[in-house]
Amino acid sequence: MQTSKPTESELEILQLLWELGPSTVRTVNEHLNNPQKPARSGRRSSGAPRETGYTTTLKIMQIMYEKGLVGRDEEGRTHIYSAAVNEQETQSALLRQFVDAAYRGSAMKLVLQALGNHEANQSEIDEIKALLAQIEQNQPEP
Amino acid sequence: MQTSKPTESELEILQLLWELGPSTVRTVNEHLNNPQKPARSGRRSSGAPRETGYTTTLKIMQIMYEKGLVGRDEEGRTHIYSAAVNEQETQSALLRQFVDAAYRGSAMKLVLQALGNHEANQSEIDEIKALLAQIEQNQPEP
DNA sequence: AAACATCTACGAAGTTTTTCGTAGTAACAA
DNA sequence: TTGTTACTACGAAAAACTTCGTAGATGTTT
Repeated sequence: MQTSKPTESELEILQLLWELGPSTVRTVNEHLNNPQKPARSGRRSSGAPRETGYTTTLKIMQIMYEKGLVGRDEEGRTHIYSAAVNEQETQSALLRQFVDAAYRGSAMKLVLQALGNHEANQSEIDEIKALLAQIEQNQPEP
Repeated sequence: MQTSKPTESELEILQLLWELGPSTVRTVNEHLNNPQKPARSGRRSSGAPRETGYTTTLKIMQIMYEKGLVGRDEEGRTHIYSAAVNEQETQSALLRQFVDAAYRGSAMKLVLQALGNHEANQSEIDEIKALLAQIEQNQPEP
C-alpha cells in the first residue's frame, strides 16, 4: 500500500529530513527559511522572502506524522522527527506520477528533455552510458 | 513573463488539447472521463470511477482562458478551445520545478531513475546515445 | 520565586483548487 | 409554437492545503 502523495510543503520537509537526518522542528524550520544551498537553481529571486512561521512548520510536521510520512522520538520535551519513507522510493513514485501528468506517460521524452536542458558532466554521462548498455543487454532483439 | 504553473486539472486539460487540437468543452470532458489510452500506466485501478461533471470541466477551462493558458473561438454558440501555451516549453518549465522539488535540483539523478524504472526500446536508446555524444562534443575536457 | 523563552497541541482562519447547481439563452424537433 | 436538449456564465459550496494565534506545559535565567 502506498502512502499518498506528499504535498509541496511536505516534500520540502522530507527533503530536509533526508538530507539532515533526524531533526527538530526548529532545525527544519530554520533550514526552510535559509536555503543554504545555492547549488544551482536561483530561488528567492526577488520580492518578499516568505518566511515560514514556526508553528506552520510544526503543524505540517504533525500532519505528516499522522499520515506516517515521518516518525518521531518523543523522549524529551523537544521531539525529534525523521523521515519514515524512503527517498528513492518516494522519488520514483513521484516521478511516475509526474511522467503521466506532464508527459502523458512518455518517460523517454522526459529523459531527453532533462538531458537537453541540463548540463551533464563526464562522469554523469558515463554513468548513463553504462546504464544504457546494461539495458541493451537485458533486452536484445524481439 | 511566464504563465503561472497550471494546476493538476489544468494540466490534464492541456494534455488533451495538445493531443486533440482545438476542441469543445464537451469533447474534452468526454476524454477526461474515458481515458482511451491504456498505453502503459494502469489508472482506474479500482474503486469509484470519478466522473468529472460537464460544468466542472467548463469552469476550469474558463479559468484557464482568463489565465491565458488557452484561447478560444467564440464564433458559434459552442466555443472552441485550444492550447495557448507551447507543449515543450510548458513541460520544460514543469520539469525544472519538479527536479527542484523532488530531486533537490539533481536532474541527472532523475534521468538515471527514469531510465532505470522504465523500459526503453532500441530506438529510444539510440536517441539518447546520440544526444549524449553531442553533449560530450560540446564539452570536451575541463 | 518570578520573569522569560521554548515547545507541543489545537482550532480556526485564510488560500487555492475543484465541484456543482442554477439561470438564461440558443438550437432544434415535434 | 412548445417542449427538449445543449451550451455559457456565474456564484457559491466543498475540499485540500497552508498559515497562524493562543493556550498550557516545561525548562532557563536572574
